[in-house]
Formats: sequence, structure tokens, C-alpha cells
Amino acid sequence: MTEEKESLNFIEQLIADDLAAGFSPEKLRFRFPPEPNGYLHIGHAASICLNFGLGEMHNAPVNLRFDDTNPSKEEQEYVDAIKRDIQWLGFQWATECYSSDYFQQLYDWAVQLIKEGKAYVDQQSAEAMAEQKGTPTTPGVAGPFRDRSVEENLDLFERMKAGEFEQGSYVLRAKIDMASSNMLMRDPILYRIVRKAHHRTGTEWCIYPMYDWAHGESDYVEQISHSLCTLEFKMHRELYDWFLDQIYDPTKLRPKQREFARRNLSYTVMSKRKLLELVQTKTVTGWDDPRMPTISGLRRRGYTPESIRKFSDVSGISKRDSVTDVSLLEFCIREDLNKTATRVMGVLDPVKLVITNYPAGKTEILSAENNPENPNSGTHDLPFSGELYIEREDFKEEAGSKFFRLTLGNEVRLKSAYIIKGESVVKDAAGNITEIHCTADLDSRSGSGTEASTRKVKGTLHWVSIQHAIKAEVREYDRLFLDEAPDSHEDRNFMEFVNPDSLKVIKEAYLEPFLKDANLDDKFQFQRLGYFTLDKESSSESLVFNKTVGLRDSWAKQAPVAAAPPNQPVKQQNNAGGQAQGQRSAINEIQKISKKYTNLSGDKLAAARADIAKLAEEVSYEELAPLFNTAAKKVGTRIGAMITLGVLLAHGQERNAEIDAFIEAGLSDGNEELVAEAKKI
RNA sequence: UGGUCUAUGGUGUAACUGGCAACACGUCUGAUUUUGGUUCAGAAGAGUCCAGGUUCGAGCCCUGGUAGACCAACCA
Repeated sequence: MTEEKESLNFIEQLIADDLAAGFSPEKLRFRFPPEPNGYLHIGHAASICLNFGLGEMHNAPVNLRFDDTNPSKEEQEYVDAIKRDIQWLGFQWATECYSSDYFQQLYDWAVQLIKEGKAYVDQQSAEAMAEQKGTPTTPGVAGPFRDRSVEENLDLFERMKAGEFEQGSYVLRAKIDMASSNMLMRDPILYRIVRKAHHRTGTEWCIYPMYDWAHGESDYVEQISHSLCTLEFKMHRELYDWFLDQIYDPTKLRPKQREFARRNLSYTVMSKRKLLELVQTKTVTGWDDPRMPTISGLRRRGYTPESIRKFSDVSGISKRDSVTDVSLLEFCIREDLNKTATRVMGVLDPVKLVITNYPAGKTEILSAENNPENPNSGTHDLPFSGELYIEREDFKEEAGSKFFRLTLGNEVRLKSAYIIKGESVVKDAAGNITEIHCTADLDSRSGSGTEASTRKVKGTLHWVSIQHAIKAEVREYDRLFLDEAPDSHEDRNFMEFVNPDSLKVIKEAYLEPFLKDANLDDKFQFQRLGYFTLDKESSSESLVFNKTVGLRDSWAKQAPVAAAPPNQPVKQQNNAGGQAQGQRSAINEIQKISKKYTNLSGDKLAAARADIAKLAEEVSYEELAPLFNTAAKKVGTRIGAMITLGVLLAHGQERNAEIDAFIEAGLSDGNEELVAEAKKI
């Protein structure tokens, strides 16, 4: 077999290049560095899988380092949750580290910087310092304390550490370059005073290092070879390197920072701040609410570690901002659960079904397959009787030929049981169906081996026996937000897009008795409905199931009227008419539409032409003229230019040699559309 | 008005030194099916942001644009 070449992502490629250039493989070392100020989410999973995946790939250690340099936001609860989530995902870190372990070393290095005249104590207000910092387009200026003597700086810094000053009164700054084009290099702060107990060091320290000062140096202490972070830290790399330069010992390994794009998921938000807001406003019940994109939320919802790792794997790593559609995540969990979940039956919206020719009071125990995907999974007992519940949605008195379910006069199979035929209905005064009466083909029992048992009928329904069914609460979840990218709107707060119907609780669902003994981590497929798992609030007296995800449903797509979910999210219109992208110039929009012009026909062609003509109103001759030179093979663009030209001429644009030449060329072109447009002029 | 980065089907990623634009999801057919699930077979969908240039040949190299993201917390 030829070896399948797995393409490497750009980080893996970078490491391969380093190795090829002579970097010793045993020096490879990675780290995952969360701040313990919130729960891990699916975006962190990408980083976890990247770092630990690299570790597995190269047999290199991966540290878990808590970036705990800001006691005002961090808590032990989060440390514990983070550890639990990483382990649950199936990864094991080499060493559990804390930035706070390095506070003394960081302090000593800071003193060294002061002695070398590379750091100074500043006592201005934050506003004053911001003022001096300038803006991205204007350079900053030096503050009044920038040239304090080394002795004075040393004294002040020591007193900061000793707790002589109030929070916010003094900071230690690096002396770099107030005119740098990189704002971060304009004398960044190294230390500030925070009067709050730290979850590990208590009140031992009252000065705390800033991220930039702590992070690279911590990587250096741990001898991390490749320090991977998200794109927003790109600008910090220059500072990261500058700090390393100050303390670097050439006999040691020098860490490298590289950046990759954050992973966004559609219909949710992914920043700890926003997730925290959802928790604090009680929009959700907690960090592990099954609607949350947190690892703990997904776990409670029924996602498996395998599915999340698969998702990270299949999503890939790159450097461009993107929003991955949830359908990919859903694919990953369905793929996993299809192979492993035990098949059972449960009725969420029951209607009573009576089998009139089944002996009254009779009960039999049938056998149900645990998982058709796995022949070794065995069977379980399934009680049957003459009075059942079926899904209300599975019956219609009369329906078209595309409806495969129960109707009056039609046959369907009850899964793992008999073939039945609808005979009549009983209704209440309001006309609602209260009972469906039918007859069974008593020879057709599944697995009985009779000829009738293998008869083919069009539909199969799930059901439960009323006298044997157990009751349970079932929670169904819809997406938390109605907008694809709720936090991408400059003028609107993401909370405005919260889906008011994201949770649907069914207080009394009827399940087959087999489910009575379900355990917390068991995964089930309620046949024809979806995948379900026990919620942590469940008890043996009152069972609670969470719906993880529905089955793919091609019927719901065909019959949107009958089966549409309550919240059909409206996908944003893809700037069809060029209106959505207000920023894009008309001529650019015309080019975009024109490009595909030759692929269109009929109505679409006419619509495209109309769009171009409309946009052309806003185009000047100066903008259009360059397009006359468009390569001959790019017919679409030439047609678009021709249409635009027609509009311009109609508005009084005078003809000239350039225009005549373009029309001339158009008339003699091989493309009929182009010729037609040229003729119109 | 600055700096840095990014741009490939609807979505997410590939394409090694310039050589037939590939994979997965999604969508649509058809077959199989005691789950309208699964599985299997197939289809549609890209002129690689735009315009030039170099080259026998450009998604990739060069020039000039455009759009988006990030950067002025005593957050990370």
C-alpha cells in the first residue's frame, strides 16, 4: 500500500522544518496555558488538541500551565474544572505548572532589568500614561519618570513589593520605545499592585506580573520549544522576543511563539467574558448548561470526548478568521454515537393506540436489538401489550402518498413487533384524537420466522406499551442564538440574539422500561428521534434525559410545514444584490457578479444583468475604463463592463476612442452574450 | 492618516520546489434498510478577492488595488 501523505498544518510544518534544520527532537516541548478565570470551551479544545496532539505526534511532553497572574479574576474552581475537562478529553499533561510558581524568578529578572536601566517605576495615572502612549498613527512621548535613576527605581520597586503603596498607585514599566509602530512596545507595564488574595500564593505578593512579562519567561523557565497561541497575540510576539532577549542564556533553549486562528462556531459565542455573562444573567443555568459551547456543557449534553477530538481534527488549524458551522460538530457526534449508542424506544408526544384484535390483558416480552451497527451488542427485553403509545406526529387520518406513517386503512410495522393497520379513531368533543384503533397481523411478529414476519411495509414506528412504560423528563435543546455570528454585529449586543426557545422541557415522556437502569454516562438512541443521555439532575425516582442531537431527518426537509422546528433560524442573505456589503464599491460588486455571468442562464441571468445595470448607476467612467483591458478569456467581466458602459452612455457619457475599441472588440467576440450587449450600444 | 496579518465551492481545510484545484461537512439524486437513521453508488457546486506583470505554464512569484481581522486594559 502506498503511504497516505497526511498534509501538515502550518504549525506542524514549522516544527518539521525546525527538525529538518537540526533541532533535536527530544527538546520538543509544548504547553497549554489557560487562565483559570472561566471554563474551557470548544475553542480551547482546538488548542488542547493541537498542543497535546503535537506532543503525541513527537512523543514530547506537554505541560498544563495555569496563567494565574491576575488574582482579581481567578479562582480555584476554574483550576479544578479545567483539569477535569482536559482529562475527560483524554489527554495527560507532563507537569502541572503555574505562572505563580515563577513569581520570585520573575521578580529577580525585573530587578535585573532595572539595574540595566531597562525598566522604571511610574506613578502617573492610567489616563496620563495612555495619553503619552499616543495612538497607532501618532508616536508616543516619554513620561516624566522615564529617566529616574536606577537607585530610585530599585528602591521604589522594592517598596511596591513590600506593600507600601496603594493599588493603582505605582507600576513597573519596561523602557523600550515610545515611538514604536507597535503600541505594545511603548513602554509596557511589567508589574502592577493588586490588593487581592491569590488562590495559590495568598497574600505573599501584592505586585503581580502582566501577561507579557510572565508568559514568555514562563515558557523559558519550562523550556517550551514552541509556544502556540491565538492570532490576537501576534502583535505581542515582538515584546515576547524582546523580553526573552533580556534574560536569554544561549546554552538554553529559546522558545518560539507562533499564532493560529481562534475557532469560532456558528450560532454561539466563544469568549469567556460573554459566556460568563450568560451565566451571570441566568440566561443559562451554569457553565455546564447543555446549551453552552463549553466542554462541560457539551459533556452534559451527551457529546463524547472522541467526537470533540474528531471535530478539532477535521476543522484544522489555519491563520484566517472563520466560523465553522455547527453542522460539522453535529456530524462528529452522530458518527460516534451511531456506532456506540444503545437503541431504545421512547414516545415524547404520546397518543394512545389500541390493538383491537390483541387479547385483552395479554402481555408478551419481545426482543429488541441493542445496536444494528454492532452485531455483538446483543438484545434486550421489550414488553408488548394491546395498548400502546405512539408519537402523535406519526398518525394522520388521511395523508398523501409521501407520508409513510400510520393512516386509516394503511399498514405500518411497530418496530420489533407486529404489523398493524389503522381502522378508526376516537375523538373528544373538541375534535382531538384521543385513541387510534387498529388491528394487528398476529403472524407478523418480528423475529418469529413466519412469512408474515418478513413482509415489507412502507413505514416503521416506535412505540411503548402503556402499562409497562416508565415516565421521564426529557429536555430538548435548540441553538442558543438565532444569529449565525451573534457577536459580530458592531451596532448590536450579542444578548439581543438569544433564542428564547432554546430549551424545551417535556415533563412526561414515556420510555421503555429498559431505561429504568440507565447510568449517567450511558448513551442511547431513541429510535427515529435522536441521541439522548442522562442528565446529572436525574435520579432513580425521577429520570431526566438530555437530547444530544437529533437524527438526520430528510423527511423534515421535505415537509417543512409539518415538521419545521419552532425556531427556523434565518441565515443571513449572502449579499445577493450587493446591498449587504455597503462598504464594497459598486464597480467591485459588478466585477464579482460578472465573473460568474457566463455560468448563469434564464431568470438568474436576467437578475444578474439587472443587478449590474443598477450598480452601474453609481460607477464613474474613470472606474470603468481599466476594465476595458480585461483579458479576452474573462468573458464575464467583459460583459459586465459592456453592460455598465451601456448605462454610462445612456447617461450622457461621450464616446471616445477607448470606448469604440472596446465595443468593436466586443462585437467580434465569440461569446453571443457579449456580442448582444455590444450591439445594444 | 499608521503598523501587522489574512483572502481557495454554501462552510471548514488541502494543494510540498510554479505543473490536471483535492478532502470533509452541507445540499441534491438513486439503491439498500423492520429507524424517513445507517450503509452504498452518484451529482451539482470554485474561473483560487480585483487588475496588471513574469513564465511554455501562476492559487503559489512580482507590482498596484480592494475587503476583513488585530493593535492605544494597571485583562489574558
